[in-house]
Amino acid sequence: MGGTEELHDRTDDHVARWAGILSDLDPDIEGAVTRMVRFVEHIRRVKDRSLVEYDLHRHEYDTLQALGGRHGSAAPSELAADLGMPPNSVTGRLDALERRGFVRRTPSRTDRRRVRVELTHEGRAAWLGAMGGVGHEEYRLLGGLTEDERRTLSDLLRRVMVRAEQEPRNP
Amino acid sequence: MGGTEELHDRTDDHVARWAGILSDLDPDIEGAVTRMVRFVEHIRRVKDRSLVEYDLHRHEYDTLQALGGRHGSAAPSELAADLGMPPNSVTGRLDALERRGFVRRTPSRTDRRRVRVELTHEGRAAWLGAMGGVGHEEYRLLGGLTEDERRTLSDLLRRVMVRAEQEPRNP
DNA sequence: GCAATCTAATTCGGTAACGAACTATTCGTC
DNA sequence: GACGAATAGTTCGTTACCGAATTAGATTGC
Repeated sequence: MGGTEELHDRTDDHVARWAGILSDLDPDIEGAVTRMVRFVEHIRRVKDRSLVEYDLHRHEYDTLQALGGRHGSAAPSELAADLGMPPNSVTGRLDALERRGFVRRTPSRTDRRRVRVELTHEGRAAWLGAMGGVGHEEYRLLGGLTEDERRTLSDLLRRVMVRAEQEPRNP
Repeated sequence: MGGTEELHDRTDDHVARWAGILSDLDPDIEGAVTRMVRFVEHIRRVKDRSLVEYDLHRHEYDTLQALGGRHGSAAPSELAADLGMPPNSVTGRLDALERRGFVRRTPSRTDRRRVRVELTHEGRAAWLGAMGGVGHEEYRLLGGLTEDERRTLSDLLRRVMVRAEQEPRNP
């Protein structure tokens, strides 16, 4: 087994199949995009499976983590921004988390429109507990690359995302 | 402007913020994963915006494309596999597409459990029409890399996905 | 040749997400 | 200081999705 490992994943098949359907298809672009999509889906699936053990749904865990990322206290609109969803969707998530005793809503005294959302002790415990089981998969998958390769990957993706964040046209 | 371009994206801020919260956090792993997630979200958003012009929703377009990828004819269960969703969800999508006249369901004569789903002329036209407007964004974003860099990116991601597809444990 | 098992697609019930409209409060300005 | 605009959060109605159960037909075993 020399240095030339012949590697193959399901995306290679996908690209080959579509190359026969769409003639002008860049295999590296289609391959990279498809792999990223599938990577994200894979991570999501593994996370879901891991979370059942902690009696949490992904949307619950994500919400707790968004709160944890703000040191356990945030406004609903801040969570909406962090989670990339409309604020009314956050309302529903908070209702459920509040029912489970994981968060607490306290109205602001200075601005009576505002609400402060806080992690309860149980909420923080649930988050930290589940965090132990979740997130290993990213390390397992990227752990197959060397440190330099991971750096290269992250750098290339940064170059891509800088373009994405430029947003050429917004009507 | 020499060779050392200082590049920065929103994920750098994200990683910096979380590095202060979780001490054992590999910046390259967290950076790469976060960028992939955001890349996929970005592509999804741009696609949605582009599709309104063609009066299609993403799930409709994706379903038409799955059918197109099978040369316009497939079983519901095949579509379910290609789309990565349970078959009953496909039923709902096909109901809607059939109402719009984009697909046609014809029962198999040899096996009366089976149903053949086919793209109608209008369905194929809608798919091909929308495909023109969708998918540019991937090329715009990855077009900022050189050909070699795109190859490197795709190869690194393949190495990652080979690990994902090994699935160490499945109960 | 008939019962048991498997398979394909669907129906059903429930849930989370979204856009739009709504309520309550604060800000800005004349 | 009052009235219009802006802001924060929520409510409402609709939709897509999912797991579980269901229907109908094919296949296997004896």
